[in-house]
Amino acid sequence: MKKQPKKPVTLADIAALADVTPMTVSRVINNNGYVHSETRERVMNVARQMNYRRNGLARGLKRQCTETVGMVIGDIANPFAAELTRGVREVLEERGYSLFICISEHTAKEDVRAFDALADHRVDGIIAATRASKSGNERLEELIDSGIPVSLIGREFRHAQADLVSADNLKGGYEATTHLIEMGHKRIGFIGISLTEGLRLRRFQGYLEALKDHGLPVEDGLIAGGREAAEQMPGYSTEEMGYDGMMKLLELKNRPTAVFARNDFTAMGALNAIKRAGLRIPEDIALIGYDDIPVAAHTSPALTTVRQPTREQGRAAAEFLLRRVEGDREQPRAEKSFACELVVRESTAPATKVDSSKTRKRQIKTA
Amino acid sequence: MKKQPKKPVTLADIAALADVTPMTVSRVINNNGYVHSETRERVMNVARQMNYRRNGLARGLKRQCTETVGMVIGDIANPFAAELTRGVREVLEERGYSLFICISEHTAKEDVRAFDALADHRVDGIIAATRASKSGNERLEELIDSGIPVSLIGREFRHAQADLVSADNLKGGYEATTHLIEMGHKRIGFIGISLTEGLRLRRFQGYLEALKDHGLPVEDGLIAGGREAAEQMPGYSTEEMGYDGMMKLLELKNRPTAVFARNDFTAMGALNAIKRAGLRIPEDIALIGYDDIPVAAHTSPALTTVRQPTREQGRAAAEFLLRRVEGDREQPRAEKSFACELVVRESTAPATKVDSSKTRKRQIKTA
DNA sequence: ATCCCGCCTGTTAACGTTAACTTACCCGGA
DNA sequence: TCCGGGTAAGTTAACGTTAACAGGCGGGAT
Repeated sequence: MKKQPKKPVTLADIAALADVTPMTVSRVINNNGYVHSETRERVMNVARQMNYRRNGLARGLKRQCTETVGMVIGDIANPFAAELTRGVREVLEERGYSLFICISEHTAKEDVRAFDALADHRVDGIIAATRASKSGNERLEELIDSGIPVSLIGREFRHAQADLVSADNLKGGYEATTHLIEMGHKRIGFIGISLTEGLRLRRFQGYLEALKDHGLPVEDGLIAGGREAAEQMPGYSTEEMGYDGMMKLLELKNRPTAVFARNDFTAMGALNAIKRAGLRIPEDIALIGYDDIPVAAHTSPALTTVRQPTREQGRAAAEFLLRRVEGDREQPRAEKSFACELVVRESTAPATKVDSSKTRKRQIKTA
Repeated sequence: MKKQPKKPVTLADIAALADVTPMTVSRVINNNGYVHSETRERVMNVARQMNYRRNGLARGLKRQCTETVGMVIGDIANPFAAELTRGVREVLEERGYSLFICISEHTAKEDVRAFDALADHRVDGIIAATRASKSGNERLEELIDSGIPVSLIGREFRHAQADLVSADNLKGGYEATTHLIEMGHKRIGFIGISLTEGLRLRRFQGYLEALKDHGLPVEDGLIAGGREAAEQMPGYSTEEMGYDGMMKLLELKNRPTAVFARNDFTAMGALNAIKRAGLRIPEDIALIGYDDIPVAAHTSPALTTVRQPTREQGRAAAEFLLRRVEGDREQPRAEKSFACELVVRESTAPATKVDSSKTRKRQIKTA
């Protein structure tokens, strides 16, 4: 007996064995419509015995919906993205949707591919939590125009029909920087992006604004990392960016007394660079991160950082999306911005007298 | 004019406008069969103008394959899983497959749901990198029996037709422990699982075997954490497990001189607990982790750990899967086990004289 | 007796795509 | 002149499911 290619069981197969029509089997499987309890029993038994799995393709094709949502994130292994997906999943699950995640590895090309893959498979909606890019935005626009509901998380892209969830990172960055300034720091470094690319990073904008509002100069030399790092080389970890960036700052003749890192990973890299150099935190250099990832509370010293309500953002994005999926698809954009919260731990402290005097002297020279 | 519900564009729509049959449009879209270059041009233009997206459901239904692979992981935000998916994606991408990722949050229930969601949507194959569970394994077996190719990564489950990729964590755990023993440590703690549950964790088995082979006793008190932690409460981070576990060990009257943590996160938690207690690493307590995640090189002190070839495991799993998808689906199981490698950094050092003498005295009493 | 309605099941026709087959034309060689 | 084969389409019939409709049967109300 030749082994056949093992064709999947269909409703028709079950129908034949249970001596009913496929329609009746469908009713049993989906538990709707009238079916006699005896018939139901019989069909169920056959289905179980044959190890039936419904065909989501056929089902989706006929019903014009798949009860599935796609989400695109830039980087798995990022606790921030992880927390987002938890929020998303919480909502989707209780409403009976499945979640398929695609990874873009922070590249525009993969971003587009992910959108395509999800759209092709006719997910009911897409949540995009990746960084904006030209090609990505264009494709996104095509998808929205072709009728797929889209919900964005922290992505710089606006469309009349794409809901938008974000955290107020401008304010978060502003507050982080102000926190340092109020502690008497005057030379405050930033690690994680270059001055020229900074337009895209809200928290960096907040840093700049805070300096300006307090009459402190922006020094190019105090801004480290960016360009050649994470953006271009997906493999390049942000810890390394923090480590390398901090090393550069430490080599300065008059180094900063405080540093703001673009996220907690970067801060952890910076933290280790500072310790390596034999300096103390926060006495020699104060350090502040961003995101409040779980490890941040467990570094030594514990990291002062800015918390954004991450899971809530995920939940909100999912709720916006489902509202659109199940309601009016053409409804105007909904927007929600979450406030960030400064979490003061051990890595920040007032600038020490000695340092600040030394700094002031140099600063005059520089300014 | 009432706005219609915006039906997606189909081949038929294009065909009507381009004055050909849907079949011809299909040939153009898929770029196969004979089509006159003029016709091709005309069809392409119409398709572009109408913003056509092919319907993957219909396509998959007809062709009986979706060029899509599903992967289930227990935890996004885990650098180990992240690296696995990179390996998987590398292979899939160059072969033209898309990857959909599902998260189980380390629960058996979600594990099953993920398998179901992927199977329903008729992915061409599934890669399972989650921890084994009774219900999960049963469902997996059903799927395999119903003809879906499955590839497993580090999952304790065997099936004649499911390919298996793993790292030799028994040996890895053995070598990590031996490394500590050879440095003169005699009281070696383990953080991350309980003695009763340890059967499931290979690296822990390696720890036990190494102790046994070197004539050292296994002390229940030196084994901290597990049960009540990560397994049950998905939200509970492994850093916390490391921190809490280490705290318990530090409270012991005669604490260990070295500690083996089940993974690098746990080790980082332990590392911070040790520093908090005012003790030095490795002088007072030597510490070893597992996995060699990127941060491990950047902690202070840098973490000694065991590296497993993670990306390679992902690649191998994907290759096994595609071989089965595109070749004989009934072929016998392929297996591949990767060797682990001890990475010695700064967190381990020989046991100090003082400690070891003190330890020996107590140990006699204990033994 | 008639009618209506609730229950149970069957029939038909899609959903959008494509494999397999058929038709038709044109050109070159025997 | 006829034939074969390459080219360029069109036709048909699925893939597996389900919405919509069409019976048929029995029982209670009129």
